[in-house]
Amino acid sequence: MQLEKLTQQDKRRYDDACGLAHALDLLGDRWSMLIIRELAYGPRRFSELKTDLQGISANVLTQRLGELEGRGLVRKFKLPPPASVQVYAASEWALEAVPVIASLGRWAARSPLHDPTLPMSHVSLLMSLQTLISPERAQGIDARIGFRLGDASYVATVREGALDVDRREPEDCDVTFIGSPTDVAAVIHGGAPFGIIQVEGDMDLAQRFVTLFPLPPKAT
Amino acid sequence: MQLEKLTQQDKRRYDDACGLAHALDLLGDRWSMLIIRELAYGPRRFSELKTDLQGISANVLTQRLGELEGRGLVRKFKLPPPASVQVYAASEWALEAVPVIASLGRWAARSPLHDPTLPMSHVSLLMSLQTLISPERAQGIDARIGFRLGDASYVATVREGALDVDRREPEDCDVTFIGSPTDVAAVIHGGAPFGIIQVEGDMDLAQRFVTLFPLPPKAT
DNA sequence: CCGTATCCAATAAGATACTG
DNA sequence: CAGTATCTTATTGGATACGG
Repeated sequence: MQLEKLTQQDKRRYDDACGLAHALDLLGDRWSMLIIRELAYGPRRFSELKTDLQGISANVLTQRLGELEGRGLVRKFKLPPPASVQVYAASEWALEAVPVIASLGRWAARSPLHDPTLPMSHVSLLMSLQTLISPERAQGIDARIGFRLGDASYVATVREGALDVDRREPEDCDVTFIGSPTDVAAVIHGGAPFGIIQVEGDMDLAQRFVTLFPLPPKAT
Repeated sequence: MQLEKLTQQDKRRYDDACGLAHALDLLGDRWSMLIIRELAYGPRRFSELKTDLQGISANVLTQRLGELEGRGLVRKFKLPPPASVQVYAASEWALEAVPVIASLGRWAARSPLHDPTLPMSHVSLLMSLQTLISPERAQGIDARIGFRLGDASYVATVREGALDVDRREPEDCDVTFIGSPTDVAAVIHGGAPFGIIQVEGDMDLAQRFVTLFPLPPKAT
């Protein structure tokens, strides 16, 4: 019966030497790419993943994590005591796929069908900033931007036209954005008024920061 | 019942403002990315697609083409008389996704699980050449390489370290590779002997050409 | 609470046969 | 050749129950 299962899995593979087909064998299943995205900035717990991947069910998440682990894309381990909780991390190799799937997201943002008002996870938000930052507009800026997005906090460092992201508490930040990822995205990407979120620190910098992420033009 | 169907379709979407989630709504269904890949070098007919996408069934291909058309990624039209055959083409916007999915393929080629001896389509072969060419090694080469791969023919132009690909008959080519896509791939990527395919023209160039596509190192 | 296992209903995918 | 129609199988998601 185990064998039977394996046979069925094989049947669902694309038997194709093409790299793309193999990529889809590795992470073409529903939710797989989104799971890797959620692991982009560090290890996560099962329940965090379940919460942030809105709509996934526990059994499917278990199954995907197991498959990804078997393919060398995810490692599962226990944090050392006293935390002693189980977490899932992306392998180094899997992390190299992150810029590629981020480009896919950038491409799709040009879709006329894209609805940017839907909820988004904190990882999506930070990744969208990394992906959409305009090197020209960010030229000459050297700043540390904090984010408090529910119980997830990040520090984004603008330097040399790019954005570095660390998942840690915002300390020594020039300005800090506080709110839900969806609301912060509305302010940064959607031009919503600052009133719907909280901003602490250098307001002038905040005003300038939100102009660094031009949305790519819609496709026809 | 139509309405019911639409509701169910919506249920299968990721309700997420993240660009990646939208990308997967657009072409995350099984076969969708491979269909776009097949359309990368020009319009194709239904039966060609069915043949080259080894393992897809007619009903699924019909359904995918319809969905992709509805999302603005594929156009369906009739060639002018006397051909008068129906063909499918990728939209301009969909073609912009091609380099991204090619990068996905490049990433996956590093997988320890990847089996490069499986059959591949002529489009995969040409795309792998475009994706894997080493600008350093190709530096200074200016050459026109022909391919006759079953009933599909291409001309690849090496210039300034990159490869341009046109789907047309090889005329005025410096050298032409003739054989199945899988065998030609074995020679170019797998180091197989030239004996398993046919090569016409400048053999020295052919020998040099096959060294321009180093496989990325395997991940651990 | 964290995560896994099991059962069920709804869909999507696959195989095959068939039609204009 | 270009698809449809139909039937079977697999995967998904939801609910729920179970072990640490």
